[in-house]
Amino acid sequence: MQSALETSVRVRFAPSPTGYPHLGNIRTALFNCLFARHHGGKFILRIEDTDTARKVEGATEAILEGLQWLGLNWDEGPYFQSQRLPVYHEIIETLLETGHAYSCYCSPQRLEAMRQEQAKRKQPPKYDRRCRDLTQQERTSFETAGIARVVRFRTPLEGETTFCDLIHGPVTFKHDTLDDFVLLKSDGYPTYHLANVVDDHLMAISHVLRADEWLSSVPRHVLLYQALNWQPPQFAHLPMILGPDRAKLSKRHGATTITEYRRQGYLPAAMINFLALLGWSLDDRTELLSIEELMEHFSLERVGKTPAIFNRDKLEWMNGVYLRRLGHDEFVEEAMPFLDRDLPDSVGRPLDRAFVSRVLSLIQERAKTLGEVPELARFFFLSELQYDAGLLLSGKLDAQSAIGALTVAAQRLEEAATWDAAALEGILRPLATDLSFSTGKFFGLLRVAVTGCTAAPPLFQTMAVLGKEKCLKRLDTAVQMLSTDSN
RNA sequence: GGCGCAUUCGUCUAGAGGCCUAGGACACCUCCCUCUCAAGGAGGAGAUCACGGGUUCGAAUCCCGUAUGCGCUACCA
Repeated sequence: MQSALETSVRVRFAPSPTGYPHLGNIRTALFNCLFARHHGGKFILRIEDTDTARKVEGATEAILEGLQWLGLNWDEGPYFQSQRLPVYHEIIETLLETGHAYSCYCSPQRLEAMRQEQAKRKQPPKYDRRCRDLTQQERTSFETAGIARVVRFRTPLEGETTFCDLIHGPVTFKHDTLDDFVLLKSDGYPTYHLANVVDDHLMAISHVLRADEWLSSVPRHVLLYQALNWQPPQFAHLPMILGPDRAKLSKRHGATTITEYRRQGYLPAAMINFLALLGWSLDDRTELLSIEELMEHFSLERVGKTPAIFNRDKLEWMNGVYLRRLGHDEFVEEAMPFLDRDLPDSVGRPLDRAFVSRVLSLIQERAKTLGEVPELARFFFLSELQYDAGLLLSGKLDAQSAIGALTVAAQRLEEAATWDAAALEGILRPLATDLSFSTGKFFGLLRVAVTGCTAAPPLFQTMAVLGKEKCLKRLDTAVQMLSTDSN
């Protein structure tokens, strides 16, 4: 059963294309999307591109791509604020007419000097309201002199504004701590405060879910809604996501943009699950939830208030869980592009899908990200292995006995009629005893010879996939390496 | 400097006055499984619930201070 209010839920994700979308932005998008879906409402995408100076090329595309990749599909938009300038200008006229706003002709230089002076005197930096009560005559003379203007909000000098945040509860700000903030910049673009309020109203946004850093802007927004005679939406300020050093997430923290996680081989479902748990929880034990389950259970009441430090280890673990849960064919499908991209050029393309499939069945439970699949699977594809001969002796072996063991193994293997894991084990396990080698020592030696690594998937399965020819060749190479090495 | 918000294991978190000698997860350690790795299983260590005062028979939970952190304080969002 849904109430009328629930069906009218409309939320928006309103990023600004001044940078690539990082985890914090995406988490905000996620919570908005989950909230909308949970209540059967609409999820709207709005691009807040009102800062022409800081606009980053390609950022908008990255935002759209990131959301699509994660399956955070929006119902309306994207709307672009840069295409709605006339709308804001009209509102500005109204505000000017009703006296809630005024034109300001102060130069950026004067403002800067003023702020420095205030800082020096340990005064709160605030606009000194020089233009707040200009006469019509004064304004006209500034205009005719061609001096650029901004439009500022005429903030009430006294009183206070209280609003009830859905996550934080009631919050109060005194008006005398606010200043006359800018609504319209001299380039004709609105500031965030204006555009945000105007659009939220015109787009009938019912709930504003955004990061905590906006909390102290709410009184300005509420005052604007009142000046315009509009009903403000409900506000919910989400805890922020911090880097390991407790600072705001930035490039300094390694991968931060969502596209980078995609590139490194994280699964959308894992990203969603992980992000959802940064600031929200279902109960005291559930960690793994599908997007459908999240939509079903998400609620603002269970959103925390404390900022979260993003823990990459846990993301990796979770991604590994999702990787292992994939069906074999799905895993092959997902991993294929990564192999294509990262396997050495010397490996011929296109890759043989049947072979890749066999290889990946041994890799799937060992990878935490798709990005590490090529590295884990590398030795299956190379024609020549490159490793330090000393690795062959890592089981505390001397070169002679290693050469001996390798040679006998090669002989027995040569005679093998069938080449599958069971047959190989049938040959090699008894041979260890014959050689009076511990299985650990013997299989370890063979492993290095065959893979070039001390850690790899189980030996017999690995050899089975590798094939007889390659295995024998590698055994032979190992013997040669040890022979020349000991001379 | 002003204003605002926050404060439970290293990290993510459970906890809405007695169920808490504070639960779960990641990471870490030990053991089991085992040809290595991974996965899995069983244990362990890890939080005087920031600190100090109240309120109460009883507080991680309510109130007040203090400290610390973060955010805002732009013609940035």
